[in-house]
Amino acid sequence: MSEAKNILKKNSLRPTSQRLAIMNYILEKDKVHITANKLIKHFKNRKINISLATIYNNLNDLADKGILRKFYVNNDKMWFDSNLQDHYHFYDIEKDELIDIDKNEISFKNPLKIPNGKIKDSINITINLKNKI
Amino acid sequence: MSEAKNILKKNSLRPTSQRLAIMNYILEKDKVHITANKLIKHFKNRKINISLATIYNNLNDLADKGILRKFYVNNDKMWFDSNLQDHYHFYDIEKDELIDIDKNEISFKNPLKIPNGKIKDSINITINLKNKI
DNA sequence: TGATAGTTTAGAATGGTTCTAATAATCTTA
DNA sequence: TAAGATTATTAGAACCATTCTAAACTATCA
Repeated sequence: MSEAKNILKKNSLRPTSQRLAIMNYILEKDKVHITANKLIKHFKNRKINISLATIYNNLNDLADKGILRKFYVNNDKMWFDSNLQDHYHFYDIEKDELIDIDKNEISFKNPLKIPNGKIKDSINITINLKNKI
Repeated sequence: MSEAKNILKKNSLRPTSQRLAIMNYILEKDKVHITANKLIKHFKNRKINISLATIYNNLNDLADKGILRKFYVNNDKMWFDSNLQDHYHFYDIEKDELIDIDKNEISFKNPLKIPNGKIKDSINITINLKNKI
């Protein structure tokens, strides 16, 4: 059984052709930083037709299952990342691309004073990059 | 001349009644973390009618002039902040509220490796908070 | 005071994402 | 392996925050 199929099975997701296409896309790349729109364009270029709703459904399902990580950049778009380690991002404004920043590149003073009665849910760090003039 | 009017004049913004209302709202508070929606509700409660477009126009104008700082939180909404110092935010998910994090609470390893040909544009750090169970 | 430039407004448009509900594919059980 | 049950896909509508449009209004200043 293919790796893609295997992963889907393990996560009780039926291995439909659409899901396999998406899983294979993720598996054949080292790092995936993708938006729904970029992904549907990628498939269209290869004459693979998957509806936008299905792209969203599946990326969200994969995020729910912990196969992808979902986050937002500057209110602009929803991104999905195959890097599951804690890490942050550079966002290249011109290219509309993300670049990973390893977690240990940025250190927090300890302890960060969390307001009373609250706990950390998630941390978003985006460093926006523009071109050197 | 009122402080509000003064600031508007200095920034070549005409002191319309709408702008004065918004400026006074900002000036009478110590810290302002506001969205367009929250602000229009605030005015509606006080029977002050300002259209949503005007709220947006003016908050954006004030941000352009450097009187407010504009940023986004988790793709959700556009926020405006009267704190102009470099700083970051806790976002209280339940309350839909922001809390400032002083810049020096978070330190970056030096030098952060910026990709070639690029320079930092802006840094967004949001730490999402949920309730302790 | 009248010409000009700047401002406000309602409502339409935009764009990314989710919803709806009909159809199709997959799975399970016998 | 057929039938019924469950899950997935889809087109298009709906949603919602924000921006745009263009007409009416207001402030400014010669």
